[in-house]
Amino acid sequence: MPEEKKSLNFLEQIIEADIAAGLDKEKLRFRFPPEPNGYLHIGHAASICLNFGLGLTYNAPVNLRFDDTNPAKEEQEYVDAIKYDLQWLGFKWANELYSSDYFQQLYDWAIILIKKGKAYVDSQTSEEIAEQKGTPTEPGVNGPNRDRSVEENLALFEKMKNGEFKEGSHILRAKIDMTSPNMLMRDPIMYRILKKSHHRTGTTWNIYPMYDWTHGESDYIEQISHSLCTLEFKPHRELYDWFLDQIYDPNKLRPKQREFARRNLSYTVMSKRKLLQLVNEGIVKGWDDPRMPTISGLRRRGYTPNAIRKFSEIAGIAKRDNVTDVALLEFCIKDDLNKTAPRVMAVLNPVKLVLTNYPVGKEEWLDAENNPEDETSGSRKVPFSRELYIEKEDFREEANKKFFRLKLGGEVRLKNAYIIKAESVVKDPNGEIVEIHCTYEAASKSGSGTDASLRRVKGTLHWVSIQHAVPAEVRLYDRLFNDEAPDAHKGIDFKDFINADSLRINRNAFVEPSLKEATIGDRFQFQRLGYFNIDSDSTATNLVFNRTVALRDSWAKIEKKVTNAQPKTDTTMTEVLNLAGRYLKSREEEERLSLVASITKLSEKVERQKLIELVESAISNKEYLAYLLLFNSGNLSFEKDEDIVKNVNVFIGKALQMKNSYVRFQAVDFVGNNKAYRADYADLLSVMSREDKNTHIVERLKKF
RNA sequence: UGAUCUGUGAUGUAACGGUUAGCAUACAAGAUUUUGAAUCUUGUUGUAUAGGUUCAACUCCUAUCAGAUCAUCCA
Repeated sequence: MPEEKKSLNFLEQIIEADIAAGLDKEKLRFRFPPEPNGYLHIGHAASICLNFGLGLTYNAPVNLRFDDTNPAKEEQEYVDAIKYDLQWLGFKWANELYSSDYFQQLYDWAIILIKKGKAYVDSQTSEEIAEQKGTPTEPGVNGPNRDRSVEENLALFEKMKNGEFKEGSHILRAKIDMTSPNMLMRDPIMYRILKKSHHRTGTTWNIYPMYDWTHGESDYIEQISHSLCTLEFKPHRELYDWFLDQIYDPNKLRPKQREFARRNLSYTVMSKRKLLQLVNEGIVKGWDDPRMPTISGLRRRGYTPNAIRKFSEIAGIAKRDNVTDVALLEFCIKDDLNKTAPRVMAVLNPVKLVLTNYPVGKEEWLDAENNPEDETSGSRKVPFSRELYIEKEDFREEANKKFFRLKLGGEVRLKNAYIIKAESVVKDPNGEIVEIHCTYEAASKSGSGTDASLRRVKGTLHWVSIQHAVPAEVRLYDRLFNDEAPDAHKGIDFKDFINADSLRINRNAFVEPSLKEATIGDRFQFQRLGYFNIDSDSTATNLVFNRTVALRDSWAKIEKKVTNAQPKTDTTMTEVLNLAGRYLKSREEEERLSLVASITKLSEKVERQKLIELVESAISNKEYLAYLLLFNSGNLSFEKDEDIVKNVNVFIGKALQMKNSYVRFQAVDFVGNNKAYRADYADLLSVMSREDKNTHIVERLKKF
């Protein structure tokens, strides 16, 4: 028996260790705690699959707990949407719970803390409080209300609760340590006055607990064994534990907070705030726009729950910052749909094809397999006739051997039908091809078993019969952003990277008649094109399809290679890029200097104009650094003239905000050496001189 | 300037002191093909750097470098 050892992620290892240390397996319990202030996205899916996955592997309950402690931002609409998404993903929660269910318990505990002298009412303004809080590098100081008597605190807190004070006039704070290196421990706020109606408790409460006071205690009430959250909560753990210490009963299970890295996807953004902006500013059509990384967007786009779960599984979970390639997500959906989606024929850019030797008025209904990957899927009939549509791109009057499609005098098979030969074309006055005239070989009918039908021709095309074709609208989506990590550039608004071409609507498409029966949400493979589903905008008279994802297209790659062959790869530039790569890895000042010298030497061979064109497409640190080093080599001049201003300005602007400090340094150096550019970045540079963490950069800026 | 955390190919992850650093994606080549898809086979790229501990280091220690997080009456 080959017993395969499944590798555990670090959280599973922690759980295993806890069990080994004596934790009763029966006591394992998890939770998924969304705040109902937005829609779930693919990043949440990681957390969902993690928590519910652990529930499944350990046969432990998983609670769905809405963290609804801020009535200003939360709405029932979101609660419903979150529940729907979770169910759609295929997960079942043990209990549906709300932090607001615990408001009374939390209040009672707060009273205990006050009585123990561990909490006090502060009546200062938020500005005063912020001032006393200190900074990460300087300790805070105690405020004047810190030593109020228990009686006074109790009385004030009671009045806060009863609504006798205005919002902002008082808060309840934990009394911990104003000098703690952890800012969160400097007397954090437990309650604030908020005279807002809550979506569940109405106007019962005038005070609402803060996240830190709520979360750990809620975990404790629910007896959650492992409270898993994202990395940015790491500093909260100390507070989480402190709050638990105050009310913890040693006979009960004590929850444990552990943190993992949130999942990021390339070419999109993943924060609720930014997604909300895209919706509010009309950049997308709603939370469920098929370009959105939300669960509802992916659903509308045609993704399956299976694919999303598979993605979370193979992407895994760890503690390092990551930007996962969307290609991985796309692989998951293609893999799933390949096995499940029925194949159909649709023509997106039609051109008319006439079979001159096929009888006028004749119609045949040919067999077509629904899915060769699935033997149980059966077959359907598709109508064939004298006049057909094929894709414009599938025909060329002349083409080389690599073009497997139809060309004059050439043969090709029509999928599920006959082998045809192109004889002539009809053009309109503009020279545009309007008809392709072909002959067909009657004996070559698919599946007929004749010698002619078994003959192999290199290309196979999809088609639809004109008289039977159903018109359709097809929406083609592309990535929403042009940049791999649009929100990872300091100071640049992520919206600057919006891809203006992320949606193309095609209203000239035709699909085979079997699709008339299809209903909203149905998924198909349009053969040779991609996977598509029926959008919710679709009606009986106007079929609307979304392209979920295109099929892999090797032909496009071959073609691209041919067209790109002329500007042969520049060996000098490759060399420069290699040197820049070594620069980034090197830790020796000396080595770096010698690398710079090599690049300076090479810069003599680089053409100024070419470099300026290249700069536009820079993505990686290596590229940025290479180009900047060339700029700074002194061999290429960059006076501000019209032809370079645009590219170089954009490039330098981005470079100044790259994460890598070598890149930023070189960009600063460039601006330092080329005074003409300085004004363009004045604001940015002043921000940098204050905030940049790299001392070399700050020093360089001082020399300006 | 401080505290805390994190660095494994192009990307995401595994190996928890002991084979040649594994898996998946991506990329490339070939086979196959009535989808230039899928499938199959093969291949390419990696432990941030420098020291140390050890018979043995991706793994432990130190330093350096790089990145992230930390002051909302948000969560």
